[in-house]
Amino acid sequence: MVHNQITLFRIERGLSRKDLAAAVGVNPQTIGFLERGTYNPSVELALKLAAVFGVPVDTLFSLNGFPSLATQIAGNANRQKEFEDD
Amino acid sequence: MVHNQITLFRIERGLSRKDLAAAVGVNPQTIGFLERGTYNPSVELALKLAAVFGVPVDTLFSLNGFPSLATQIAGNANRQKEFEDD
DNA sequence: CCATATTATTGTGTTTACGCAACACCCTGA
DNA sequence: TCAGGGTGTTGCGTAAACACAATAATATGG
Repeated sequence: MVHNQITLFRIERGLSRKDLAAAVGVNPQTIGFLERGTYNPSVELALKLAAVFGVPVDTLFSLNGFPSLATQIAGNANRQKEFEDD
Repeated sequence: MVHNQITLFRIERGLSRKDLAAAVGVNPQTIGFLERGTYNPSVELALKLAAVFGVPVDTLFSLNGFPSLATQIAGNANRQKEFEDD
């Protein structure tokens, strides 16, 4: 089972599923299935989605699921803090 | 068309196709097809392969192909140099 | 209230990812 | 010289990724 964060990134950019579908060249329903976790896209589609959002594939897709947004944001803040503390 | 660097990483680790196939849970022929570029794997398989090699998916798969090894290695050396020059 | 956009769902169809089996070709090592 | 491992290829089967169309539900803005 593959987890993804497509909905989060899409909403943040203010894109509809139709918009995102057009941006990567698939049908809007395909984005719908994807966001609901109903399936496991091709790596080509994953690469295109990652390119649209300007992030690595691993930021969008994961085998083990993603921590909560709070954890992710706070985690990055901590890493940034550690970096500043250097 | 999706390009990949699976053969390079596999050879470097001294793995046969059978070994790699066993590590990610697919048939050896699937690895063969993949390396020959005959197809476009699922993002799940891509994530598993990336996990085996300990690299991001984007290091293994690309929409636009990869530069030559020399370019990649030299490029990283340059970036490292820039980093040291900071 | 009505019009429009977004989304969920369902159904049908094609293509392709992947499993499995078989065979042929090269190497290398006993 | 022969056996065995790695590889390329082909063919058949199944499941799933996607396309496309239609409908309904919700929400939002006029």
